[in-house]
Amino acid sequence: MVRVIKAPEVRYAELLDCAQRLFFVHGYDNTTVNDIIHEAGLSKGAFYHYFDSKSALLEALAVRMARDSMTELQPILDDPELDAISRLNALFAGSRRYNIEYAPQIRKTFEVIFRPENIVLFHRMDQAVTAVVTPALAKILRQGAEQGVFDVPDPIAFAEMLLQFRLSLATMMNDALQQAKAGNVDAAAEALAERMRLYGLAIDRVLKLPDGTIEVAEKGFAYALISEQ
Amino acid sequence: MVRVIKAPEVRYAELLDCAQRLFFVHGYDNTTVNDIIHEAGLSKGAFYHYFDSKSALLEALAVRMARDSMTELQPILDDPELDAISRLNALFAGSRRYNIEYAPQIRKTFEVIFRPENIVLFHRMDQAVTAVVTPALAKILRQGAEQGVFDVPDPIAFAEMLLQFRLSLATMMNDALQQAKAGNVDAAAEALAERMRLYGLAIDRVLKLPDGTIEVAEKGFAYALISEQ
DNA sequence: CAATAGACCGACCGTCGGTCTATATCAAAG
DNA sequence: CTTTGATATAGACCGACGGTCGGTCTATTG
Repeated sequence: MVRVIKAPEVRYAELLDCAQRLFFVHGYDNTTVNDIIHEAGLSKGAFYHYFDSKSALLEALAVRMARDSMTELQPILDDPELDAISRLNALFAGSRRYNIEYAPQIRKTFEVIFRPENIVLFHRMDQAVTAVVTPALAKILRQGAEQGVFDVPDPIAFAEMLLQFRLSLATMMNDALQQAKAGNVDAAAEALAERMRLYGLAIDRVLKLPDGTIEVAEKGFAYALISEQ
Repeated sequence: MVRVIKAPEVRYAELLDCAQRLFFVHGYDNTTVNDIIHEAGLSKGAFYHYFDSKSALLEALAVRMARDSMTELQPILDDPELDAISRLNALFAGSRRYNIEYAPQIRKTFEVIFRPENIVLFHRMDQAVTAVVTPALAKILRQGAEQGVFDVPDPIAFAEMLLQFRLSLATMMNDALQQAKAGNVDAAAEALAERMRLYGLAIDRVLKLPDGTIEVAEKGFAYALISEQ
C-alpha cells in the first residue's frame, strides 16, 4: 500500500468519520476493522496506533457525538432572553426541527440503529450524550423551580426522566416508521402522535403546568417525520 | 467424549438453562458456544443440532422468559375480585415483592446485565417480555376506562408507556446499586425513592387519579432493595 | 548530517462461530 | 432377529475476525 503521512488529528478524525458512516450504515458488529481501514486507506498497524481496540474507537466516537450535542444545545442554554419553559420548548423544538430536516437520513439510521445487533452502538451513543446533557437540563429545571414555574424538588432526577422520555420517544418513532413502511402511514402517524401527546401530558402534569405548556410534539410533526417523499 | 443420549426436550431445556446461567454471569458476548457445550456436557455437533446459531439460542431463551413472565402474571389477570386500579397495584407490588425477595441475585444480575457489552442480552429479553405483556396490560387499562376510573383513550399506547417506565426504573435501580456499592447507601436509596415517586406521579396524573393511587414504590422499598445484608 | 520520534505497514496469531463427515442409538418394518 | 432410516452425538476442521509484533519510512531537531 502507498504510504501516506498525515497530521495525527486529521487521521484520527478521518477514522472517526469512516467508522461513523460505516457503523450507521452496516451496524457496529457488521463493520470489521478491515472495512474501516480499507475505507480510510490505512493499514492495520496504523489503526491500532490510534486506537487500542475496536471498542475504543466506538468509545471515542461516542465522546465526539456528546461534544457535538452540547455544541448544538449551547445557544439555547446561553440565550438570556428565555425563561425555563421557553428553554425546554426550544430544546424540544430543536430536536423536532432536526428530526424533520434530516428525516430521510434519520429513517435510514433508525432502521440500522434499532436492529437488535446494533443496540451496543445506540447505547454507547445515548450514554455519552446523556452524561453531558443531564446537568445542563437540570440547570434549566433548577432555574424554573427558582422562578416558581416548575414543581421540581429534585432537578437531576427529573432531568434523567426527561431524557428517558426522549429515548422512549425515539424507540416509538422507529416503531412508527416500521409500521408506516408496512403500508399504514396514517395509522402509524396517529399512533405516534398519541404517544407523544401522552409523554407531553406526563411532563406537564408532573411539573404542574397547564396541559400543552411543554410541547413535546404536535400531530403534524408525526406526519412529517414518517411520511415518504 | 462419552456419548450420552437424552430426550430432546431435556437436552433443549438443559442447554437453555446453561446458557441462561452463563449469559447472566459472564454476559452474552463473553460466553462462547464452547463454554456452553462444555457446561452442558455436549459436543458442538449436538449443539448445532438443537440451535441454528448462538443468536437463535438467545432468541429461544427470550421466548422462554416471556412465557415464564406471563405465567407469573396470570393469577393477577385472572382474579375476578380485582378492579383495574388494584390490578395495576398488584402488578407493581408483585414486581416489588419479587425484587426484594431476590435482591441478592438481582444485585448480581444488574451488575452484569447493565454492563455495556450485555445490552444485547437485556434488549432481547425485554423485547420478548414486552411483546406478551403489553396486550395484557392494555386489557387492564381498557377495563379501567370502561369502568370510568382511568382516562385512557389509547390503551396500547399507555401500556407501552408503562412498560417503558418499568424499564427506566430498572436502569435507575442499577444506578442506585452502583452508587450504594460506592459507599453512599442512604443517598442512593433516597435518590431512587425520589425517581420512583416521580414515575408514580406521572402515571397518576396522566390517568387523572389522586396522587399515590398507583403505588410504583414507597421509600422503604428502595432501602430494602439496595441495602446490603 | 546523524539521531530520534512516531506514523505507518502487513504478515502473522489465537479465538470464535459455524460446517461437515462419521458414527452410535433407537424404533419400526420386514 | 435383521435391516433400514431417522435422529442424536462427536469432534476435526474452516474462514473470518480482532488484535500483535517486528520492522520501515519520513519529518524534525540538535
